[in-house]
Amino acid sequence: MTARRGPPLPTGAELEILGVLWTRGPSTVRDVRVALGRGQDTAYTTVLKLLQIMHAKGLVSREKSSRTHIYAAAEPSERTQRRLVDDLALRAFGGSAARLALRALSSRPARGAELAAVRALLARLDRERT
Amino acid sequence: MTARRGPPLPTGAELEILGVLWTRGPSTVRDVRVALGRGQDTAYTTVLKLLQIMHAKGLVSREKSSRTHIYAAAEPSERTQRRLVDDLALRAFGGSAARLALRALSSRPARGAELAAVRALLARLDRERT
DNA sequence: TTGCGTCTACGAAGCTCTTCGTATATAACT
DNA sequence: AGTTATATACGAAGAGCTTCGTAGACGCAA
Repeated sequence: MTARRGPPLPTGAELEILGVLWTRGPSTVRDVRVALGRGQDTAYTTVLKLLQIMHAKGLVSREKSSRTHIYAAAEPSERTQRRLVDDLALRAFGGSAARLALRALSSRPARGAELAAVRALLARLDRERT
Repeated sequence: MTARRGPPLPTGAELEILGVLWTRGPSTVRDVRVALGRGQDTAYTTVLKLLQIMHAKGLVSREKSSRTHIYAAAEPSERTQRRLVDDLALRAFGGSAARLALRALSSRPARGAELAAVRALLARLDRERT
C-alpha cells in the first residue's frame, strides 16, 4: 500500500519548473529561465542548480546536446498531479480524494466547460460501475 | 485578488496537529500528543513547541485553564482545507480548482457515498446557475 | 517546607529548500 | 593563440521546519 514508486514529490520551486517543462517540452536551462518570466530577478545559476537537483532526484531527465543539457520532465503531468493530490488528500482529508474534490468544487466559481468535464467523468464512473 | 486573509498555510507537522484539533476539539498539549498516536516517539516538548509556533502564527487560539493551556484550531477545517486546495490548484493546475477536482476523482476508487455527495453538489450548482 | 510531577518558555542542532557567487570547461571568433 | 560568450559544477549562505534538551514556574502531597 502506498508503495510510492517514482521520484519524490516536487517542492515549490521544482513544481514551477516542471510546469514550464510540461507546457514547453524539453528545454535548456536558458529556456526555462525565460519561460519562468521573472526577467533578471532569478539568477541563471539558480535555475541550473534546481534542474541539477531535480535530475539527481529523478524528477527530470536530461540529454546532452553539444555542450548544453536539454531537460525534460521525467513524469507526465497527470502522474505528478495525481501524486500531489493524493498527498494532500492524505494529509488534509483523511485520505479521501473525493472529499478533496468536493471541497475544490465548492470553493470556487468554476467555468462551465470544466464542470461539464467533471460531470462527464462521473457519468463514466457510473457506466463502469456495474 | 488572492487577498489571502487569515493565517499562513500550515506546514506538514502543523497540519497533522490541526487534524487532531478538528476532530477532538479544544485540547491540551498532552491530549494532542496522545491523539497523534506516536507513543513515545515524539517528545512532549516537540508538540508543545509546535503549538506555540502555531499560536504565534495565528493557526490556533489558546486559553489558560489553571496552569495548562487549552488549544483550539483558529479556523474551521473547511476554510483551511479550501485554502490548501486553492494553493495546490494555483501551483499545479494553472489555478483551476475544477481541473484539480477532476484529477482527484479520476485518480482513485471513491466510495459511492462520496461520489453521491459530489453529484449532489453539481446538481446544486446547476440549480443556482439560472 | 521540602520534594515530586507537570507545565511553559527558550535556545539550539540538524535538516531541507532556495538562492547565488565563483571556478572551470568549451566552442567560436578574431 | 588569445579573447569572449555561454555552459556546467560546486560550495556555501540564509531561511524555514522539526526536533529535543534544559531551565524555570507552579501546584500538591508528605
